[in-house]
Amino acid sequence: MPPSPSSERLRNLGFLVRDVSRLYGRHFERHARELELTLPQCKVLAHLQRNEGISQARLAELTETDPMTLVRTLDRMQTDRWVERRPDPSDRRAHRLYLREEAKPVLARMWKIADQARSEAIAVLNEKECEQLLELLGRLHQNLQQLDTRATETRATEARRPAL
Amino acid sequence: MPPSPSSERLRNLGFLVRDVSRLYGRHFERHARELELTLPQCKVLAHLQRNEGISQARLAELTETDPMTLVRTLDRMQTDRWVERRPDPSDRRAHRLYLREEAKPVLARMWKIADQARSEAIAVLNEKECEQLLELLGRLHQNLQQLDTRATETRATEARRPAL
DNA sequence: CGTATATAATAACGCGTGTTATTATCTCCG
DNA sequence: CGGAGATAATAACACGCGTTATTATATACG
Repeated sequence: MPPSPSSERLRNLGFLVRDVSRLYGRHFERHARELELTLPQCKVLAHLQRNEGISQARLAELTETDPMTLVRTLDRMQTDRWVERRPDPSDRRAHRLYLREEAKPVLARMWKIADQARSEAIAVLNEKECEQLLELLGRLHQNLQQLDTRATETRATEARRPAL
Repeated sequence: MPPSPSSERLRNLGFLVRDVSRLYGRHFERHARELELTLPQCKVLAHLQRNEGISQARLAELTETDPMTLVRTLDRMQTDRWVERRPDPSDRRAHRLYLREEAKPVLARMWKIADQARSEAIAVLNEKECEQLLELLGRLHQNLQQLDTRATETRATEARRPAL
């Protein structure tokens, strides 16, 4: 049943991606310990830096985060005084998100740490290989995103027609 | 400060790997919903299939899981009657892990689902590109593993010399 | 022998993630 | 206008993951 010789290695792909992600996160958080920020929190700050005033829903899109996950992340970041929720004057359901002044000086250090951590991680790859890796992961990402969207929309459509 | 043109894209690497991992997991679990198994649980079953009777510590090594994480995963898998913990006759601290009979027929389906999910995910890559991706991720993984081990050992050494 | 150190498993806590359900509000259309 | 359906945010619950600390046992060494 296991066909070509590469098939057996291929079977590790899912686990491999997951492990790399986990180890990369650990590695980054070792460097970032002093910041008192997790990786998803950094992602939020990075996007907020260039998009202050957006809604949670929009930030969820930008960061590709589940809106519910984002609520909790923001809860903690608000408690830790990184960000602020202000009421949206034009939509009483929504909040607008802002960086607090305390967060701004940290952003530069954050990027520095991220650059440092990444360069250690990819030290085993040359420039061309990095480029390839980014390209391949990017294609995979785009495809998975599409599969996800498709599945989500299918389920939403079905939910709208419960009689079927 | 941002130097070469590829540098800006490079900065996404950490996020990109994480997103691919998350989306891959979602995709797999959509297919595996009928199995009532999560991806880490599948990993446990896959390793146990070829290594029945091992200890939790050994399984943690094989699956590259934090031992504490594994405890909880096994707790649930034991409740769900996938696996069994039996006392190790030669070491009263340890347990030996076994698949329950109920789990065995599921393994074949599990692999089938995994193959299906993966082939959908990598449909956008040709065979050579898959090979490259595996190779590059493998190198990255090995390096991150080494960085992790080194950091962990350093901390352990420091802990042993509290006076310093 | 007996003490120090290491190891196997677990407890307790915080965070990220996904799911389903709820509430308030908005929007669009008849 | 007014009701149907979409949307913004949140609540509650389960799982995975990492960290520190604890307990019981094993091992190694003086």
